[in-house]
Amino acid sequence: MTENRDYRDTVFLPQTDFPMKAGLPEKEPHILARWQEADLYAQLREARSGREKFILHDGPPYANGDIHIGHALNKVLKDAVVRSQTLLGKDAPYVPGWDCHGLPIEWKVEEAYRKKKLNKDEVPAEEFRAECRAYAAQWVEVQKAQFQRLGISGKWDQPYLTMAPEAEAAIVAELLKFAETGQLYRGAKPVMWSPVEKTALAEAEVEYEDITSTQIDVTFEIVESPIAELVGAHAVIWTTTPWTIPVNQALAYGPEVDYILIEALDEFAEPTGQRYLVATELYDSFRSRIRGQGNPNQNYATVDFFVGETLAGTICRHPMHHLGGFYAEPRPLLPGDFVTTDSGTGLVHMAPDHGEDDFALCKAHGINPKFVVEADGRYREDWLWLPRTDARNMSVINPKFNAPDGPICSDLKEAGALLAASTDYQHSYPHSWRSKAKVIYRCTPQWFVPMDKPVAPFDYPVAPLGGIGGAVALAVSASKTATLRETAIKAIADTRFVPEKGRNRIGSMVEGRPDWVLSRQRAWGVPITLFVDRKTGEYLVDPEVNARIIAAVREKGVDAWSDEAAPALLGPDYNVDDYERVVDILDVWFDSGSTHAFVLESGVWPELQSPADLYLEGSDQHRGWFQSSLLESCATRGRAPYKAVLTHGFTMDAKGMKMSKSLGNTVSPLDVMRDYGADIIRLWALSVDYTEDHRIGPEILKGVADQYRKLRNTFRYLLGALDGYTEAEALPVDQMPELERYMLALLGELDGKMRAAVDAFDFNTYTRSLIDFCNEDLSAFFFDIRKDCLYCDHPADPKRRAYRTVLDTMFHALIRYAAPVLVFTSEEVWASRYPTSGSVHLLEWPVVPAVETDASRWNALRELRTQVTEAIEPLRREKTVRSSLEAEVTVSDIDGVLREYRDLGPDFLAEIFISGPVAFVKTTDGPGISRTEHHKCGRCWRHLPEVAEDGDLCARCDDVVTKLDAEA
RNA sequence: GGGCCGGUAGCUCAGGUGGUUAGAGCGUACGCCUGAUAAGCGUAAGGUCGCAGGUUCGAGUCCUGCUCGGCCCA
Repeated sequence: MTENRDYRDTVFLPQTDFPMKAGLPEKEPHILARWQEADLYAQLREARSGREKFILHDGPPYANGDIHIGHALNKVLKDAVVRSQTLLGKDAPYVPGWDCHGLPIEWKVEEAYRKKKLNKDEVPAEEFRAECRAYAAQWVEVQKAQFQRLGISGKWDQPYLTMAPEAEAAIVAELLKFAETGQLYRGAKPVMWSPVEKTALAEAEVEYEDITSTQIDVTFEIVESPIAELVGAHAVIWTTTPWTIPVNQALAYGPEVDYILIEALDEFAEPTGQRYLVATELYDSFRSRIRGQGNPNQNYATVDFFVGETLAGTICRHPMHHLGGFYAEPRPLLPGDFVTTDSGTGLVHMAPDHGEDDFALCKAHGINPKFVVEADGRYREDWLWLPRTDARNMSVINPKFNAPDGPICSDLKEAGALLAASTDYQHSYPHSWRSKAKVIYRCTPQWFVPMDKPVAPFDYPVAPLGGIGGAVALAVSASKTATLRETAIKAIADTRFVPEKGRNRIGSMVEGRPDWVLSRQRAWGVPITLFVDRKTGEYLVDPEVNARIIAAVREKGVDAWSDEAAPALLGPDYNVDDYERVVDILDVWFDSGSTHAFVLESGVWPELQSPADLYLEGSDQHRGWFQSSLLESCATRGRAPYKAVLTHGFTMDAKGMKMSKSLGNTVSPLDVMRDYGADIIRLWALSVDYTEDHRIGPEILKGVADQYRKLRNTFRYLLGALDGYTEAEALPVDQMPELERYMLALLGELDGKMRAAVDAFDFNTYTRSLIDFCNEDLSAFFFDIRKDCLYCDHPADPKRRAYRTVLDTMFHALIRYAAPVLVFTSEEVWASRYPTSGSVHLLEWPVVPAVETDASRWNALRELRTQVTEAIEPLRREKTVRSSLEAEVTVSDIDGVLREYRDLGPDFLAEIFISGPVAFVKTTDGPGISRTEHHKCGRCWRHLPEVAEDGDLCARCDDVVTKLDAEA
């Protein structure tokens, strides 16, 4: 051989068209279009028909606005669950849904009205609701497209909407089940109320502004007390809402607060007999207010001190007790934990009609609201003091009404009960977002679901439902009654929680929650379809009437509940004039709490079933959907609507801070898809620990993109290395070299991890295990070692065939593992190898051959390999050795264990080390390295003794090239 | 303010029932290869395990307080 031939042509390099660069933002939409064209979701249903089902029931997002990162995380997790269960061979249909009723949509529509100078109240309710419906429908379409772009697989052409008439009818049917089992009652509750708009307001509709109010100090004469010296003294209360004094029903003290009894002194420092009770800590500020009333020298003598709790049993009378009736009733002093010494007098006047603390404390002591202030903010006509008919009556939020010279203060002064009044108190006060007018707390009648009323589950007639919501759980033992709270707590115990801590979270909430307030004074929602007997106040329970109501709603939607329709709904047996038609709508949580009924049970989606295998939402839903669904189902079916509940944390910014538009630290999934692609968001969502709050940011996304590239290149290598591979080349496992058998064993180990991760919904471990395997076991170990074999051995060589057989097995396993995560890329990879064999997502969990290997031997061998590469490093640094193939290695083999590796094949260790020849020595030292004296084979670049000159062929290559030349 | 949850290398995460110098992958730096090449391989540096007390022979791991952050309430 006189000149060196270029052997590049005789080397089998990986060959593939699969590009290294992903270009996901451009590529993904095309892949998505192909799926939609082929209706992949329908194909999947067909393929899994008859299999064991796995039902993930979708919690409906609110149909308003573009999706945010929280939506993306939630839907990707759901998709990963559905896809991984599908991969296991189960039939896992996914019907996405939307929550469509409710305030935020009402607002948006109202806002549009205002821009057009229209008044909502002048628009017919039906028309207004139609606009809300259209608004929601439009956002459903937008979000649908965005979710699909994320690669979420589901029945997008038939989602469920809470505003669909069938859904509205089913929700009504569920409500009527509560009515029929006596699980509804009308009570009262203070709500934020705008007298200007004559409507209740939600917290979010209220804005706080600084205002200056009248502040007054009012005395209540103590008429009874276990403490004798208090009788005849006056308890002093302080308030900034004088208008609530006419509705006062009690006083509150702080059990832990210290009080002082003082006596006013006259100008000669003589006692006047006027004694007042205030909190010790607030005595100074109280006195300065009195002095500010033109009594700059007013002094007091201390009479005694009391701890709050000793005031129990003390009773006052109202300053206007002379009016008789309501005002002559006793005003007890009640213990209130909410009483502080921040301001006022440490004694708080209680008007259960107009404060939450007031309401709760009074209710606990059997004192009920009086509903004195009407919707327009004026006292009602029959009220004793300042009734509507009084010329001085006006809206209670009118500053003049509350002024020191206004009717209330004037009358109090006349009664000798006004110690001080001034118009200089600055504080923050709630105003209507819309009208900017002040709002008040006002008690209004509301509908409740009792948590602690014993009911006999299922022992009641059920309205004929005609298919919608008709599937009611079979009656179980009706002999034992249980409260809703008890049933719910039992259901929680019967449910699997992932992570486990969710059980405690929802459990403590259900244990402590108050009765469920169902009613809202709103327009866009499902009506509380009850007729209330005007005489008895009882709501009508008649299965036939209920059936008519349900049928009407199914036909016309929520508009079916109207005054015009009332006679027909009631039917001939009732006189419409005897009944009040309830006009409140349902809390939207009742809507979504009923989805299990109208989605899982209705038969509209026959592929679904109830209870669901899994509900999966953010941790805020412990108070939301998880709970409303639980309560709704427990009240009507006696069990939870789910077998398992999975909760995820919230996505924070890169620093762990909450995202907000005002901070400008939001990350939009739409932007990430545009810049990186949906597969990157998916890989991110499935890499983080979703059980806790987790982060996203530029650095994190860059890291995720790196991980993605590694996976992509692994597949690219597999595609290239498997170029031209067919079944005919496959070799049985028992004919494979030890390395191949070891790799198959590792794959089996990985397979076990992946299955366990799917069962635990632990996608973090799932993706990590996959990536680590690609990095450590494949790229840095197996692929690297077998590079020589792949490139240089003859295609028919059993070793090369074994290698490619294992690569093929690896490919088929890894592409399936990757499919639920990298939905687009896995399809791209699959299509690159199998352009005509359908979607990768139709495949099932890989069958991995069970192979036994000596794990401890391989662990020791890999440890030795690490030592060898470490030992080569210094020689590389000094440039003695460049490629590891130039390194000759001696390894210690005192006990002769390594010698058995020789049985594993010629040059076995050199192969594993990717080094030059390996020799055994009897020392206790680590591996020894020296530069080889052998020449470099011109084809495989290994340094071997038979190579006479650099560029000549080694024996193996000579053999291969000869064969190839002959075959050519 | 209350209930619940969390804070381990630059990033993402492991660290049964407390026990040798706290681990992995990625990234970074440096080097090798130039026949996976905007790829592949190797080596190295990086952590007072949020802070402070306490229990213990010994604590990332148990207790208390604090701090920061989160969800839900008020």
